[in-house]
Amino acid sequence: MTFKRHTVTAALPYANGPVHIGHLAGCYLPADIYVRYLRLKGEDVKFICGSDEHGVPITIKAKKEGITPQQVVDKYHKLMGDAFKDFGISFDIYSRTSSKTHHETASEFFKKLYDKGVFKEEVTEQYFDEKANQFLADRYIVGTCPKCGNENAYGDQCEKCGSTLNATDLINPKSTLSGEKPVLKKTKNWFLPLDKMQPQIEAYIDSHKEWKSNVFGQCKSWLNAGLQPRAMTRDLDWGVKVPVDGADGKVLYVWFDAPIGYISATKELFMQHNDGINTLSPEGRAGEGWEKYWRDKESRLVHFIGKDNIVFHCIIFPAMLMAEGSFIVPDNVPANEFLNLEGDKISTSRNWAVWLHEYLLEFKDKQDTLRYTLCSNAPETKDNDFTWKDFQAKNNNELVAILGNFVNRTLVLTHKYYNGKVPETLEYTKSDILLLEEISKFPDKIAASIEQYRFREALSELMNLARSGNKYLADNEPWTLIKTDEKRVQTIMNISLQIAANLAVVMEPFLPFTSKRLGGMLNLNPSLKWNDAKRTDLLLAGHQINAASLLFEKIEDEAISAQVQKLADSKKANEAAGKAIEPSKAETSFDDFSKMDIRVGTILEAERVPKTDKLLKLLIDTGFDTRTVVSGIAAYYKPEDIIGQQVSILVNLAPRKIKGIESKGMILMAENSAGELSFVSPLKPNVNNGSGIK
RNA sequence: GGCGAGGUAGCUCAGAUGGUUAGAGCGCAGGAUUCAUAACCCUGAGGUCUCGGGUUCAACUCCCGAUCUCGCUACCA
Repeated sequence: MTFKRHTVTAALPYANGPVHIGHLAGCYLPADIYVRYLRLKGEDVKFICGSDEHGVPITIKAKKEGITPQQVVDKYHKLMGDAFKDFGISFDIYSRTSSKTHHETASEFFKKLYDKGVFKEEVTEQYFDEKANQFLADRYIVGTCPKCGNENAYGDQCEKCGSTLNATDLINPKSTLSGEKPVLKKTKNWFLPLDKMQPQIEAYIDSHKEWKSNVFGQCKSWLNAGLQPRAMTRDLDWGVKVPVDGADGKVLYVWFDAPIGYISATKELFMQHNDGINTLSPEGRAGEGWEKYWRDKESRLVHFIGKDNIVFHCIIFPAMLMAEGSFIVPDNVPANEFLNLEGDKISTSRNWAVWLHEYLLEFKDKQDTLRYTLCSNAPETKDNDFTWKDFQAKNNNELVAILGNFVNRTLVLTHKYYNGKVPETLEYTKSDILLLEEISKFPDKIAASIEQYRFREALSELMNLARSGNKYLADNEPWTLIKTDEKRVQTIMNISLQIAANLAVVMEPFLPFTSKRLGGMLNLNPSLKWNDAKRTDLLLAGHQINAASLLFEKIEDEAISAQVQKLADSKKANEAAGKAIEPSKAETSFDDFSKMDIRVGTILEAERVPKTDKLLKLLIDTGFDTRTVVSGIAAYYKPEDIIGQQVSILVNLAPRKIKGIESKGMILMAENSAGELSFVSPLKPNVNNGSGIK
């Protein structure tokens, strides 16, 4: 390790929902293990996090619940902060992007780039709500999804069919603010010219071939596609105000302001530590406070994130930092993949999750069991699955049976034979010496894995240490020897106790609660460092240990089936919700209906549109002409199967070019609850092409 | 469709620069044992390394193609 200090961040969680096991396994737990390890090594490290509280979804949630955005973020900021604390995620500071410091910091950052002339100003057309007198973010617009017909699709995405949309794609767009039809209006925004910065960014990424393959590959993928300028401001009133003239009603893009949150949080940390001495001014106390963690080349910046954040942390944020000029850039971004739950994607909206705050109500004081399970099964190289059965097995067969059991039998025997006093070592056998050598290698072995972000490997090495202990006891059978060779037993128990002591030290990053308890039982010096665990004399002869209690308890089948049942209920509720028939649309007039000219037509030709997954190019005989229609039905119909098929077609829809093909009209489709499409056709054979549908 | 990451024992995963009988943990079977939360310890069974081709004396490891999973991205009037 050649760096003087470490700035470690964990992704700022978005303040619109509680924290679940996926967050923990993918980001916060590995980050915490890493940081706790560094601290034990005596390294200078700051662990930074906070709530990400801006952006459109929060304003929508607030509106839905009839409260202010501030009330939304206050609620979740507390909930998330408490959950992290409860699980021992040892942030040096857990801040929030609605703080004053953050607004100032983000604002200054933007201003500096603005003054340097980094941004490209661009005027674009965005939907505007004339009644509410404001621009509408994509999320604020609902309309009919052009793909699946869902009437409540958002401007950026249809949640029913999952397709990503542009607000301008929606049929019958409506503002969620006023219910009015929005109009297109020009607006100015500031873009970060990532295209121009590409060579610089490319060089940066290429200098980090040591990054995890998923991270590096994803970055290269973006670079190969060519970076595009990206708007760093939005027309919205919730967020950090854009600090330049002519930017009223605009805020910083949430992805511009969020990563700066790492910097602001570090500032706040030092404001606290320095008893209010303001270290904000770069000139004033340069190098004294927060700045050395962000500006000194000998500081190592590491971002722990989930894979959804790769582009922001590896490309956009570094680009921002480079453009600003006075900051270091991330040295590594160990992103994890995703954790699934019982075979399905974790979903907040579908309540398919294990929430941290609920877990602790049902598994009181079992933080370390979850930490252990999630770490040993972390999605480090690919998506992974969390199952309750696995959780139970890992607790009962590994934590209880191997680790807890070893410690318990050692302590019980020590109390039984020596009233809790550490016995002397008298004479080492050959195998004792080999074992002691083996034990002293564990800290370096585990450290090597942690430093490569291979936490599951590190954890399994930790368990191997406990296994060595169990084997040592089984091989030497002190409970038998006590009858014939008491002196030998002294040495055996001493060595076993040393193993327990070493375990207490090296387990700390992974199982901090258990480490503390074990340390207490052993009456261990709490200031022991990581490297002390290389020694095998942490407990001196005559040292008095305290009463033993079980480190872990078994989890019974009932507790597990209760959790499985809870998820099954959740699934049932979702299915019921999925089957619910959508309520009728607002009343319309006969005149409006009559404007639509829907006819019966027959498909004459059908072929896949090249380089698309969903599109078929159809030639339709409408009775009065023959026309081409492009339709997104390739997933449901094979071209050769639908030649001659009669369909309903909206013939007077304005033509539109799709993938370079002029599409005239729209085929009407019925959609079932699974989102599958089906033609709507006449049932009697004597309906001619061109017949009107009324 | 393009790009990226994956597909290795029942399950979860390791397997530098290609080289004797492909590894670990859990689960399973058998044995041994009783200090310990019927735990620990020992032994064992289990894999045509997704499928085809190719390069090579030799490929899980390199090349080409197919296929499945996940993600990013295009497309849906």
